Amino acid sequence: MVPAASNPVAKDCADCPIRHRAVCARCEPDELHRLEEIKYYRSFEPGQTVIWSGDRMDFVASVVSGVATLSQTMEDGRTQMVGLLLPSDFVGRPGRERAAFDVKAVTPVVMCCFRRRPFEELMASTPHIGQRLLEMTLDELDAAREWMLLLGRKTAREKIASLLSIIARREAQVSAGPMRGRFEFDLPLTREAMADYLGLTLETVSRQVSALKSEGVIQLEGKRRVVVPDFARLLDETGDDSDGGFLV
Amino acid sequence: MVPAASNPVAKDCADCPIRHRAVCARCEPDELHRLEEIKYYRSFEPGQTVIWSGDRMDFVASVVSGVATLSQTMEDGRTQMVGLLLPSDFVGRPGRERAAFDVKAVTPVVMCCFRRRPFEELMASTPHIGQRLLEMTLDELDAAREWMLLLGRKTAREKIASLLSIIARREAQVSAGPMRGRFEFDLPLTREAMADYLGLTLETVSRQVSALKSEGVIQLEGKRRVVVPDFARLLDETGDDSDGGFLV
DNA sequence: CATCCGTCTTGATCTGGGTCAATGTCAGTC
DNA sequence: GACTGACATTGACCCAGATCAAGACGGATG
Repeated sequence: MVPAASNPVAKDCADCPIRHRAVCARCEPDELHRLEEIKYYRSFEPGQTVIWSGDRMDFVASVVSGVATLSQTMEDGRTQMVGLLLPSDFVGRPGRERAAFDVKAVTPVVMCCFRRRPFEELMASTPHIGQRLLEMTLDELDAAREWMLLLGRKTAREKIASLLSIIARREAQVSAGPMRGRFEFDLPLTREAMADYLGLTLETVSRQVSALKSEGVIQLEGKRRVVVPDFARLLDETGDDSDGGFLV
Repeated sequence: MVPAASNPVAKDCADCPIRHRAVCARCEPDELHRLEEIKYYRSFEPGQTVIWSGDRMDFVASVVSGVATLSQTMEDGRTQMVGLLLPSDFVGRPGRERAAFDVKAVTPVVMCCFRRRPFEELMASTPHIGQRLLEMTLDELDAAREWMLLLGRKTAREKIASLLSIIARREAQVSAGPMRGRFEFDLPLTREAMADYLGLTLETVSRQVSALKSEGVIQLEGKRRVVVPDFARLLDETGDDSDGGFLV
């Protein structure tokens, strides 16, 4: 295999977000080249809808940067978020013609899209792409099941603490290390989005956040910046047994 | 390819439950043979635990007959069911050493197990197994996400109606046809199991079932046999928009 | 046939979180 | 530096569903 540095195709694909989760880490140069050919980028503004549930969807994509949400709405307006899409997460489903959920950007988002048909064909001829996709899907399924426990059985306070600890965890992945001590991060979600994620109302979210704040479990700088002085203390509030939970 | 009837290996694999969902429908005889070699059956009594969360799990399996549940329990005893395993459903995860959830039989269950390591090797060399597994996993992920809407946003009555309609739907798959008119089926779950699935208490389940009964949406024969005189009427109670919902 | 035990139903009461409504905060922007 | 509009907080009240507590059913067992 040609070293990536001397191979323009491979170099382009270094930006390929799907690579973030190693889908094409094992690809040969010609496979990379075929991925390159069917890929294009799209950008979205905060609040913009990427796709509505039921719409025709003829691409699959991977989040390059920003935060998007996956949600469902009942006809009377009740909505439930069913996934948080962070960089490297995969969107869309090979073999499915129409989107099953609404996808919305909550911050500026860049997605790396692949035309669906050619991607499906490529998958059929390139087993490691399918294998990697299977791993990712299994991870998401586990996360969804953990989330079901949260939605079905946790109290409002536990839900908030869980969400904060998940976001902290995702942030921390970047700067690795064990999850203890002080943490600081920006909350990308509005109170309403948090409520939709947790199956609560935005008032309850606000009240519980205030409660955690007044008890010193967290501090707020402005409305969006969260400081967790002692991560262990936050974890205690989640109801999870100590350091299980590998959500989202 | 040799016709299945004249090929003993392929014939054996006709009983292979994984075939129910077409995993080996496209396999060549030698691949079937390799699946045969690593497969064995296990039976479980109602109430028996197949595996505890955290236990070492060195097989993957497919449900041949009976009903099992997938659930999580918090240390204070709150439990949430995260999946209902019906015939043809897949259990376990290639590449994962330990079980992430408790699996329990609720009726007599037969599972077709494959030793995990050899199965993983077989998957690596037989792309259609991985492809089929990916499809199944994506279906399960969709079902889990539909379930999140139920847990987070539906009322107790809507939850019960949804569960009944899902079970009816699964029964009906066998005897195909569009979902209208009269239905009759056995409820495999206790009130407590229903409660764990729906994120309710068993008392609430009981009350809501009674309410649906006294309003004529369903009739009960004994405690477990359910008669739905008009499926459309039950669907109205689920809160789903007309004939969406392709759960579990 | 009595009695036991697991499961289910039903009633009475309580409460966490929903609902409705007012007020606060702050980043634009004219 | 006042005005606006989007977001967030806070309070007062209410109700769906939880909790606590009896019973009722039904099938197994002696």
